[in-house]
Amino acid sequence: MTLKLYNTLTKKTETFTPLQPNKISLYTCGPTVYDRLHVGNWTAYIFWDTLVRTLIADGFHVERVMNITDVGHLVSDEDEGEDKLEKGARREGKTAWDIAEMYSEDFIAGMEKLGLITPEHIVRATDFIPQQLELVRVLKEKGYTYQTSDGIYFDTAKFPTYAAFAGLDLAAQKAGARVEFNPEKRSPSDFALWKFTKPGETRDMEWETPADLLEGSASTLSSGDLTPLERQRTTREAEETGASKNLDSKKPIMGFPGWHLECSAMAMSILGPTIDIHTGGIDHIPVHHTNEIAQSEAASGQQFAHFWLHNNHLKVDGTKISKSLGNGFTLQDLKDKGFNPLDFRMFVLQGQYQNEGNFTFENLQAAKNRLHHWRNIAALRHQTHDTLQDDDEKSSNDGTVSLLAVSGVILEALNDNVNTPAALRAIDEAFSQLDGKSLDDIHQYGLAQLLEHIDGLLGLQLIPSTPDIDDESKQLIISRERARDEKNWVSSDAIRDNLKARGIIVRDTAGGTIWEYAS
RNA sequence: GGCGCGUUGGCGGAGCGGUGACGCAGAGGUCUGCAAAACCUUUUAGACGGGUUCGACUCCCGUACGUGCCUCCA
Repeated sequence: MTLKLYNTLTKKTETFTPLQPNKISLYTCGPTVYDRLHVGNWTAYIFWDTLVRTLIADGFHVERVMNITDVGHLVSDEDEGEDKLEKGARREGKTAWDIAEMYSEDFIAGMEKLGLITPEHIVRATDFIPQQLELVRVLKEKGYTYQTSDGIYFDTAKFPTYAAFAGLDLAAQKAGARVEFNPEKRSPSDFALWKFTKPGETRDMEWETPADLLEGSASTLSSGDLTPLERQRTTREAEETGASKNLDSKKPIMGFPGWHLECSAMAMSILGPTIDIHTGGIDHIPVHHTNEIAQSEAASGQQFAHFWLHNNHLKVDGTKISKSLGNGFTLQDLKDKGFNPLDFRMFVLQGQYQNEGNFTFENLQAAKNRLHHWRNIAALRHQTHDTLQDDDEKSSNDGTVSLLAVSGVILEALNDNVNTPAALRAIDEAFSQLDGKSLDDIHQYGLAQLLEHIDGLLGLQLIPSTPDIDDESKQLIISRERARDEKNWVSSDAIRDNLKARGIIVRDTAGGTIWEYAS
């Protein structure tokens, strides 16, 4: 089966061919763990999870790396370029390490709730400090770096294709830039690989800058006034990570990695210099991914990623998600309003990843209703009368429904640039064949197989979320049918109420009584 | 100021150069002991103005509106 993906690199939808026959390397930019993720953040992970599931269904082994950015990601200029983690720590009266730990755990827990497949490698930036420093070293040796009073920078002028990926017009941008740029930078597009801790500043997270990465004049810089405890701690960290290569008597220059450096170092050290697919948010194209390409390819001399996939952003109530508007709903907010994470997953799958979605609770309710309907279809597998006949055998009978072809249609839709709305349509059309059909005409095995296929591709957990009802409830249904045969409506209606109190709705069809889950 | 993207019915959201999926919601109907579900019908759906074409929602140009990014913000 042919997989087609829109590649930001070529700005075309291309047929995907892997570097190796059956194995795919995939890197996903993960979250910066300074706060809870909101619905907009989560959409990206749901889409990439669907991509992974599609690749697996296509027969590939997927080796996937997702980073957790727990250091070095700076906030906006208004906040004077503070590290998000350090800022979060101050906000909550904790250390940056605590903040990273807390929100990393929250992220992992959220992934489980949403039924996201855990990537083979979930890695933290702070665990890859030596690899990041090594990348700086290679770039320095190749002459791509220069040093200013506040850090080691990548010289984008030395990477001629820098602007190509995002189609940037650097000269025009410079003229209209609304932010004052660092006068020490040779070019506004240059970016920090490694930042020095500001003199006088105390950071929870910092590492010693290896002396061989420094240029002469910089060694006079101070790493600031640290309390003895902090000094002890940061020195220990540096030793543990191997950041300290030169323990001379000089006062070490402390520093921390630039955000862009982290992704390149982690991707290349685990997956090698060239990876099949790199995914991320659309917002990362002009800067973060552009910088990743520059530093990675400058260091390795090879193409960094063959396919770049970008998800569009989710809006809330027609406008962007921002903290000041208070519309960055978290999974907990959804839960508080009575929605399950899988309701949200269904909502996300209703849109295609390249398009802007619009989140409203009304739309989430629509998705929830759709999922509820699907679950009731899934519950039919407990109620079909046959257990022995296989799908092929039944298919040959008139009046029965075959679901065999549907699985292929779903996968085909996903192979078409992860067209989840088209996949959902195929499922709706298949399920509508079952609506109104007698239980005798539904093959249990065929239905169960289809449900498994859907769960595998879309992670909606139709099977786990639709257990059979207990024996007592089944007895009640039988009693009610008996009462109905006797036209004892008082009794049958009483039993119906009883079942409803147990969360079970019954409906009487020509083919017999069918039960459903109450919404 | 620069570089993008989007605009499909009440809401969400696809495909497609030849009279527009699918879901959710509303209305009416069939069915049912009653319900429920299902099914059928239904509500002026392609921002606006040009152009290309035998023919455009689909291609091109412009306008409006929305939205995103712009160099240590993301």
